[in-house]
Amino acid sequence: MKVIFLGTPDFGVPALEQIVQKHQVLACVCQPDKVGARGKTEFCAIKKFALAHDIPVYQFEKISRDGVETLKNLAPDIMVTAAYGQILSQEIIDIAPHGIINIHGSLLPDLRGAAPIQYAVLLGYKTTGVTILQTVRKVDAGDMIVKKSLDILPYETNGELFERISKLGAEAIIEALDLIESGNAVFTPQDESLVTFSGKITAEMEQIDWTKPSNDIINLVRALNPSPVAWTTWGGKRLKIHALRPCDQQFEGVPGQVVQCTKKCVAVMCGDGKAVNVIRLQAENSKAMDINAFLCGKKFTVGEILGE
RNA sequence: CGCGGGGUAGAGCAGUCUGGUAGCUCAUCGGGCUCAUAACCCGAAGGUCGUAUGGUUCAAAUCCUGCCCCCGCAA
Repeated sequence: MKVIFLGTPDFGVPALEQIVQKHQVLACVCQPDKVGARGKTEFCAIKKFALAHDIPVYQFEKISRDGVETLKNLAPDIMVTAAYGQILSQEIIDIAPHGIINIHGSLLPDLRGAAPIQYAVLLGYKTTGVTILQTVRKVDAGDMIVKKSLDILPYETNGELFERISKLGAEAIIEALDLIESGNAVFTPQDESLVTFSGKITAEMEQIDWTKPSNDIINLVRALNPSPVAWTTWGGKRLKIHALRPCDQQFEGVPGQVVQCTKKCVAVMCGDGKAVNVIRLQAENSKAMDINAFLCGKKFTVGEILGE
């Protein structure tokens, strides 16, 4: 089939790789280039892939306003979206005969919305997956075509899960395209009574609240790894926390208090009376490093309190 | 030209303000101690201090300049 692929970050790359091999990709559409860190601009993952494979790239400020004619003229059979980043109008949805199908990183109707993978980790889910669904005007509400699940590993980070789900999404999208092309696709409506939403990760959520239970804090940290990374403060400066593990030893202390500091281990008290071991962290202006490397150059003091 | 921090032994840091050829912790290697240890003791190896083999100086990790790379914040 003739496909137009809409996507921006890494999430859609495995899917695009697969689609390119079995279908004709007319064009890729992604968000406009953004000014990245320290003024440097970098192309998004989909744009890089497209350029490397001689696929035309379109970047619309507002696709529903600027992109309709362009995409119509390409005459696609179907369009595929994977974390594109813009809401699509009915006019866009109607361009291709087979409409638009989307790769969503959760088992719908659970966790509709912007950050389903992060929320699955944040909420401590044991299982999640991907759903291929039809794009309709209402976000993530279309009929489902293919669904695949996978288990979340005990200390898996968002980044690791993200990668696995994006690969699973690639399998799923190929299946869905085959089903649609052969006319065998079954479109299953979502049970509206089971719908939940995953909001965006806000800047406020990134700061660790040590009064929360240890498991919640551990899940927050892994949900925000590798980006944007949860943080607390230490001596008035920002201290990013990349990984935590439950601490099996018992300690007395107030939330945020450093209750143990040996040469290779730091434990911080949480709100439920349990401590967590800091595994990987990053001081201001420094790189992320494992705790034992960190402790070679800097020391915590037992009794001091983080996050104040 | 958004603001700021940094590049010193394998790793993490100190030393730079107040120039005088480098020090700490961990790791490594050798030896010792202990029932035992993410334990301790003794010793050793390992660095042209990011780069121009740049400028100032009797002398530069330290002061001045250009370049490269890394990081934090803000977007």
